[in-house]
Parts: sequence; C-alpha cells; structure tokens
Amino acid sequence: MNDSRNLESQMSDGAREKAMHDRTERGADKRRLILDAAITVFANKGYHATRISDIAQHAEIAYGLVYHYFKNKEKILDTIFLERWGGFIDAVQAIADDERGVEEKLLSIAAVTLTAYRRRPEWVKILVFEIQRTQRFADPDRVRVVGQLFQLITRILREGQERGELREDLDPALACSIFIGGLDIVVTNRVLDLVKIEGDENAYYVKIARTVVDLFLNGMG
Amino acid sequence: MNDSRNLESQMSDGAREKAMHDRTERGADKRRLILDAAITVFANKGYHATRISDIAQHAEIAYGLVYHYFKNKEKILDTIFLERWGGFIDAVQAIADDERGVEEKLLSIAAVTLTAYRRRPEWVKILVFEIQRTQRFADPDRVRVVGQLFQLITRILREGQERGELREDLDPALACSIFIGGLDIVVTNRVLDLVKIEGDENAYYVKIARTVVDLFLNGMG
Amino acid sequence: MNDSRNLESQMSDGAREKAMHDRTERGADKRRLILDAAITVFANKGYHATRISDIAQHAEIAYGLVYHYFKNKEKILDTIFLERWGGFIDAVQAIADDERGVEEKLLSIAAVTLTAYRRRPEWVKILVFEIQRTQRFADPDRVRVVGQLFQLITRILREGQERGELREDLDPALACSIFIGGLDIVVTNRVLDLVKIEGDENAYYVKIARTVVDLFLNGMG
Amino acid sequence: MNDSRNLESQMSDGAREKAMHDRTERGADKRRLILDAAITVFANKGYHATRISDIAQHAEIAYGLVYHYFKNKEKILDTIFLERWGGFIDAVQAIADDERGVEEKLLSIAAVTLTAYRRRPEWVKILVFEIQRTQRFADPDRVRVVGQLFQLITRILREGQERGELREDLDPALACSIFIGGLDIVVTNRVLDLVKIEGDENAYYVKIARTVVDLFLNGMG
DNA sequence: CATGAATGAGTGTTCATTCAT
DNA sequence: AATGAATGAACACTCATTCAT
Repeated sequence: MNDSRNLESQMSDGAREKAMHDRTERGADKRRLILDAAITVFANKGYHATRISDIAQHAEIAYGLVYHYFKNKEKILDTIFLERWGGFIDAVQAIADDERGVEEKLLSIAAVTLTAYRRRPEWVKILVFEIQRTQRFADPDRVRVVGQLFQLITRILREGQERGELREDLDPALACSIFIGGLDIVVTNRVLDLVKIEGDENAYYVKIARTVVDLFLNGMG
Repeated sequence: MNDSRNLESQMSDGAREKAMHDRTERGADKRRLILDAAITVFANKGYHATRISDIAQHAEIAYGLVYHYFKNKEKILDTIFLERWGGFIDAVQAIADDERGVEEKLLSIAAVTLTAYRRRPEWVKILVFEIQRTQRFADPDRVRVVGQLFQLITRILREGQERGELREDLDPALACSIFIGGLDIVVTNRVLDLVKIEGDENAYYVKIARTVVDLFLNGMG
Repeated sequence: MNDSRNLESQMSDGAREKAMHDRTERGADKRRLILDAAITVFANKGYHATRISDIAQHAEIAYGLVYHYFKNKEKILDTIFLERWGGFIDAVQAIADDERGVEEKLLSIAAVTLTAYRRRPEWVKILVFEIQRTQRFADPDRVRVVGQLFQLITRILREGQERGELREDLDPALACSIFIGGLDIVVTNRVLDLVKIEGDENAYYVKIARTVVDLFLNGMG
Repeated sequence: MNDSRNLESQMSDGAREKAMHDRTERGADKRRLILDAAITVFANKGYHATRISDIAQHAEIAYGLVYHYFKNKEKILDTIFLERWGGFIDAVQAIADDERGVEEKLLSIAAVTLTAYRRRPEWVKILVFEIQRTQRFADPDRVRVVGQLFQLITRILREGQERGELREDLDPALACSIFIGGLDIVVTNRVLDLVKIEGDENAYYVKIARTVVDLFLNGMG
C-alpha cells in the first residue's frame, strides 16, 4: 500500500501529514484534496452520476487539475479503492496473524468492519456499492483484491477447524462467505436504512458485532 | 403482482401465452421481446452501459418502438424489477405461509433463491447489482419493496422463536439480515466468480442451501 | 372557400351541419372534429408544441385517422387558415363592396375584427401568431392570401381619397398598413394581456373600434 | 442594461472592444461569436428550425462550446432579446426624457425603429417574430419587458395631453398601442415583403417615419 | 503546477409519418 | 373508414478528456 493508512489508524485519526512525503507537499495536498472530495461526492451521488467538475468544485481546485493527478475518472475510484481496501485488509491481516482464538479474531473483524462504517460511512458506501458492483467486469485485479479478504478469513476458519475450535464438516470457504455476507448485509441495511437505530450508536454496533459472531458460532437453533 | 409469474413458475416455464391478455397479442409479444432483450443486455453490460439501441437490436425491433412500450430506460428496469422481484416475493410468501417448521421453510427459501440464480443468472444479476444498488437513492418504493423480503423472513424467525424452535435471545430482524446476507453473498460470489464450482452444479446448489441453513441454525462452533 | 363560413356567420353560430355535404356525413364529421380540435390545441400550445397525438386525443379519434384527412401536420394549419381567413376576407369584401362612406366601412371592419376576437380568440391567436409568423418563409401562397386584406382596405382608402373623403397626400397602401397595424396590435395586446379590461367586454370592444377609426381619421393632434 | 449598446450606438458601430471586459478577452470573443451567429441563423431559419450545430458551424467553433457559454438554446434567444431590446428601450427612454415636443419625440422613435430595422433587419426579425410570439406563455418577464416600451410611449402621450399638444378625449394607452401597431406592421410588411421598395431605401424609411407620425397626429380625414 | 476554455463523440428521447390489419 | 403499432431520422444536451497558456 503506497498510502498505508488502514482502517484502524483512520479510526484513531493519527497524524495525517506524516504519510505525505512520497510527493511534494503541495502536490500531495492537492491529490489528497481530490481524493477526499471524490470520496464524499461518490458516496453522495454515486460514481456514475459524479462529474469531474463536481469533484473539482468540492475540492475547490481547478477543473483540469484533476487530470494532473489522475489519468481519468476511473483511476480516482481505483485509488480510493486500493487505499481504503488496502488499509482494511492490513487490519484484517493483523488480526489473522495474532495469537488469539477464532472467536476473538472474528469479533475483532466484525468490530473493525462495523466501526469503520460508523466512522466513515462514505468509504464503506463506495466500497460496497461503487466498486464491487459498478465496474465488476472491467478490472480482474479488483476481483482478486477483494478475494484477499475471503482468503484471510477462510484461513482463520481453517485454522480454527484444525485446532478443534470449529466444526470440521463445513467448507471453510463457504462458511467464510456466509460470515462476510452477514456483516455485509448488516452494513448494507444501514446504508439502505431498512433498519432504524434507537439509542447509542456505538453500543448498537458492538452488540451487532457480538450477535453476528454469536450467531455464526452457535447458530440460531 | 399484475404479472404473477414467480420464480418457481418461471423455472417450470408454464404456459406463457395465458398471461398475455392484458394487452394485444402482438403488443404483448413485442413488450416481452423488449423486456427479455433488456434483461440479457442489462445483465451483460450493466444498466448504465446499455444503450436503448442495444435493446432494440437485440429484440430485433425498431428503435422507437421501445418508447412505445416504455416511457424511458429506467421504466424498463423498473418493470423487470417488479416482475421478477414480485414473483420471487410471492414464492417466499407461499413458503412463509405453509405449515412446516422453521428449518424446512428456510431450506425452501434458500433453495428457491439459489435455484433461481442457477436457472436465470441474468435476472439475479440485475436484481442484485442494478436495482438494489444503482438507483438506491432514487426510488423509496424500491427500498420498501426489498424490505418485504426482510419482513417475511423476520416473521418466520419470530414464529420459530415463539414455537420454541429457535433461540429467543437474538433479535429476529438482525438474524434475518444475517441469513439473507449469507444467501446474498453466496450468489454474489458466484457472480463475481470468486468461488469456482467443480462437478454437478445442481448438487452444488443444494449442498449450499443445506449448508447455509445448517450454519444458520447450528452455528460453526 | 370550400367551407364558406365567414367570421360573421361564425359569430351568429348558424346551422353548422348544413355546410357539411361536400363529403360523407361521417367523414366530414371527423374532418371537422379534427379541425376543431386542432384549433383549440394550436391556440393553447402553439403549432410547434402540438403533437398529432394531442389533436387526435382532443378529437377523440384514432391517432392514424388524422392522416386520412390531412396529408400532414402543416396541412391542418393550412386548412384552418384558409377556412378562417377566407371567411374573414369574405366579410371584409362585403363591407368594401357596399355603398357606405369610408368611415362606416372602416368602423365595420374594426368591429368585425375585434368581435371575432372576442368570440373566438383561439382562431385569432392562430391567425396572428401561428400562421403569419411561424411558417412565413414556407408558403408564398400564405403571404399572398394575407395580402388580400391589404388590397381590400387599400381600395377602400383609395376610393375615399377619390371621393374627397380622405386626404390625398398620403399613400393609401401605407395608410392601410397603419390602420391594420393599429387593429392588430390591439388584438395582440389582448392576447398578451398587456392591457387589462374592466367592466363590460362588449362595450369595450365597440369603444375600441370607434377609437381606432377616430384616431385614424382625425389624428391625435 | 448590462451591455449598454443601444440601437443608436449599434448603428454608429462605436468602439466594440470597450464593452468587453465583463469576461475574459477570449471568452467574450467566443460568446459574442456565438450570439452573432445565432442572430443570423435565427433570423434566417427561425428559432425552432435552428439547430445548435448550425450556430456552432456558423460561429466556427466547436459544438459543445455553445453550452459552455449558454445553458441551453433558449438562453441564447433570451440573451439576444435582453441585449437588443434593452438597447432599444434605452434609446426610447432617452428620447422620452428629452425636452422636445410630442411630435419630435414620436418622429425620433419612429426613425430609431425603422432605421434599426434597415441596418439590422435580422435583429428586428428576431425581436418581432421569434421572441414576442414563440415563447409567449413561457416567460412572464418577457411580456413585462415588452410592456416597458408601451409605458414609455404612453407617458409621452400623456404628457402631450397635459401640455395641450394632443387631444385629451382618447385613452393614451390605447393611442400608444395604435401608434406602436402602425410601426410594427410597417416593419412586418417589410419582413413579409408585402410592400416593394423602389429607389432609395433611406429616404423611404424617413418618409415612412414622417407619414406614420403625420397620420397619427393629423389623421386621414 | 495550475487554469478553464475547447472539443466532439455519444445517447436518451421525441414525434411526424407510414403501414399492416 | 378506422386503428394504433411500427419506424427511424433528428436533435438537444452531457461530460470525459485534451490543450493552449
């Protein structure tokens, strides 16, 4: 990841400027301005409905400057994807690599996912809606990259099976899909406002994370 | 549903002509031609990338005729949505209303969903990618209609809890989301070709349906 | 004039059916239906904004039937023009031919014009706006026909000069233009609602006719 | 008037560049190019028959550039209207405000009107045909602005009555309409080529102006 | 780096007109 | 005569991308 800010560090809002010296101060500034503007606008209007001029206006920079930093509109989306998803994958990787048990790992992943959404719903909107779906036929790289998440979680599950923490009669890849699907739809529901929240948002997300993992491990029966 | 052909009946390809008397024979023919062409093209190229001329060419009709039957491009998508989703909801409704236990009902729903995908992947592609996501801000009706599925399944789960077939400590609405999410991602994975199938497709889907429900009811632990 | 109903007879709303035997009863019926509908719709929406389907709907006949009676959209306008304008010219011709003095003749013409507007503003709208202006380059016939009105009034003025009722130092053609212009703009003003009417409309128009002629004959000085 | 070039100054073709600093040099250039092209094409083909590509070709610029300077086709017409009519109204205002008698004022107005037509018949065509008529229901502003001319001339007449220069038994608003109508139809006649000119055009117009005012003041009787 | 004017291909939509029945 | 489905040319408008300065 050229810009290795994962979701965790994004959460704690660590020193932003530090990471910005792969390019000129001002250049990187503008580049970041564009990306941040793009994230907002993509999330609000959707990728297709977003015009380059929208991004430029929101970033308060000149129209044509966008093309100094990005080859075209799609590259902007690509960059956002790589940056955000990369950060997310790094976080999941760290969780997968630590020494805790399966339950703790899954809880961490659920928490990271849901908290990320709570703090930066725009990113998640873009990840969920714009990238997975919009250009799905265009870029096989994109698909492969999304696959990383599945591989990491599948590995966690397989290790759990090997350690005897999980049933061994289920395909870990399929179980992984279902776990991710559970998280995904919870986020999707929020985006679509199918489920209304009452009370403390934070507690709500923690509870959801627990429930998802509880259900995944112990079942509804 | 004005056009009450649900996914099941669509599968068995029951008498098609019978439903065609809300319009002139020829008119309905052309209308259907357009819809079928649209389903194919939307699924292949995506809604945004599809030109009206693509649909007309694929249906082998004149360009302008499309606008004889549909007010505009979006209405075509709308019609597909209502037709297909309506059929699907009817099928789920029937399952929810029968007298079997929770496990059987969930199995049926999973089977219907997955089989529908196996037989008409284009429809599901359109349902999953083009409608749920693309136009999400435009039409609140759309969101509400998708919500029907959640309500039906939530009801099944709540009744299961009341009959003592299911744990009562979990919110049925949330559990419902997670169940749907499991199915959804499985379909999505197929669409995205993240998971490769080996051997008999049919058996594969049956096994998946069982696994999803097994995991949902008994958990991974 | 194949349909020789002039503005005067239109005013008195004489037996309508009588004139309709140059064609089949029903055929002429439909033809008339279309023309009447066209007059209304052209006056409301303007020629360009009027679609054939608007006319058909308003006439409560089938879409394609319009093309049985009229070669194309423009022919409908043409027919209205010839019919209405022809009637109007006939009325002016009768006035020009009678034995009264110039003042009486001009008063009659002004009265006919303004009353026609009062009773059938749609016709006048079409005459004034749609025909004189819209298609002016298309049909030289149209221009020639409008010229008839000028010729008739010019003749009246020239005769007045010869009889010593009018000044002889002014070009009668130019004076004619100015007289017509006075009437025209008064109608136009009404159409554009630049001038608001208070009290009895009828008396208002009679007074205007008198004023126009008074001013034309005696001047403002 | 933001672009205060009235018909008189347009006639004398005063320093053009001076007025051009509300926009960038080049920008204003192109904008003007478009407007000038539009005036020509609108006058030749009529507003409705004019395609954006006609304007672009005539201005020798790229198609899309038209939309850089004008929101849409109608705005181009609007701009021409405001610019030209505004200039015309300014000229009439100046005449109304000076200290001469009614006859001189009316003569000036007639001369300005007719001379404007002689020098720039396209503008008058557009003013007379395209704007007053075409969009009459759309923009109430348009009607109001045309009303300004009536108000100015009505004021002149009313003042003439107060000074005893004019008869007081006629409604000045109505007299104003008739005066304008006389001028209008004279212009219209030229446009329609109902009246043929022989000899010196200039003298012709001067004579007409005199005749119109003479007739208006002294009458035909 | 920065600006925003310039370009022009692309596409949804309209609607007069024709045609088969 | 009557119907309305079928046709397809036409056109306004959008917007990603390039370019001159």
